[in-house]
Amino acid sequence: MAKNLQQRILQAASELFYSQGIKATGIDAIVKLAGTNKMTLYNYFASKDELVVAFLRKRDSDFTAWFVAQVDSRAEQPKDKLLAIFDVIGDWMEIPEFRGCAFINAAAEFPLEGNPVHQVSAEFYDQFRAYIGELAARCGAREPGNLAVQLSLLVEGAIVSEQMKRHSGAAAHAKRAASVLIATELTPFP
Amino acid sequence: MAKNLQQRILQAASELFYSQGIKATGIDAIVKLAGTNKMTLYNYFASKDELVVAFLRKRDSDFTAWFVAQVDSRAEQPKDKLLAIFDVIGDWMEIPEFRGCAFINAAAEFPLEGNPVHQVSAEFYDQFRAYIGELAARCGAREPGNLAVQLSLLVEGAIVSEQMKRHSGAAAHAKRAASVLIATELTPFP
DNA sequence: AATAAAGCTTACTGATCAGTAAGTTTAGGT
DNA sequence: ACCTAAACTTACTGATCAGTAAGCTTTATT
Repeated sequence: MAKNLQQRILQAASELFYSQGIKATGIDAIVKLAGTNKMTLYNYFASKDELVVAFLRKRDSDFTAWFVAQVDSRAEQPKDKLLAIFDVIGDWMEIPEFRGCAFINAAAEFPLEGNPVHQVSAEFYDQFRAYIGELAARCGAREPGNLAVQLSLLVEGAIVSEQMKRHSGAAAHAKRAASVLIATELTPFP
Repeated sequence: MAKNLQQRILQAASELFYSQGIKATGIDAIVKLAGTNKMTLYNYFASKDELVVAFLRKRDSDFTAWFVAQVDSRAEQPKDKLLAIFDVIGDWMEIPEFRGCAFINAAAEFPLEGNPVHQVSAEFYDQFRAYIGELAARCGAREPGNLAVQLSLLVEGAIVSEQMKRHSGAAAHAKRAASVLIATELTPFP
């Protein structure tokens, strides 16, 4: 049951860090939402920074699992999966709780590259590009690495654009652009 | 000379807000850098929030003027200007002081769309897309609005990607993708 | 029933934070 | 030289902040 309390604290921290920002969230608010107290929180987490890193790792794990499952449930072929990425992103953006990408937001709040918070954020996108790159390679793209970066840029751009102005249709625009880029990468040289 | 003091405060606030984040910057740090005191700061700005909005408006004005001048100095034709956008963004990212886009960062720190800080940020990108859209129209794109959004997404994506990992070549990748999208928009239907 | 561990309560440290009050000093204008 | 306005200094309010200490209560185990 002790693990349960730690998970409750982490869940509460995750909700508040994502919805209102890391620096805007104090420890008091987290323990209040978790229904516990500061002594207990510091029993499980050595510091707020450690809690933030745990939040990002949990977010990485939870989001990645959900995301890949969503893409897999919508498409079979690698090329279709590449396009499905944008549909999944588009649906994700529609939820009222959407507040952008936790990793992009965290990296913005913690600008120093040496900071573990910033590093965890960068790692998430390294893995994201690797995922796209693998799909790109499987559907025979000439330069899977290049296509992976391009599609990742469109995803990231769509996310921050939508965060700035909701219901902007950013994902649909990104998907249209992605279609062109994918087609170009799959077209044999004349 | 009074105006000079207000500008000094705003300049100090701008440097600190951009380099370390808005919520991470206290009023004491700003007046220290500006070489003045809190009473004087509050003589010119009613609150920290008003100072933040002033920072973003100044950033909009300064950055936009610099950006357009940079694009204009590198290219004459609308199509070349569209591509030059990515070269300018690429050079901007190389400076050591680069900390991403002030507006994207501000919108992340102030998630509520009703917040003036968030609104000023969204307006900046509205104008940015309008600028690209005008260029797209002038070079005969079939759907200038669509191309404007697509290129804007690439720019935004490149910015946050580079902010997360420096020297990633994000701008060059974005430019390559932009070239394809521009070519597609300018190609007559068969 | 007894014990030990987990979790909680109350109070605290030391610091920072936005913002303000009242009096003093400095600078500019006449 | 005098006056006024601008700017500064010192001290403050009320609050929040991360993190900790000591003692108490609850829960689980034996």
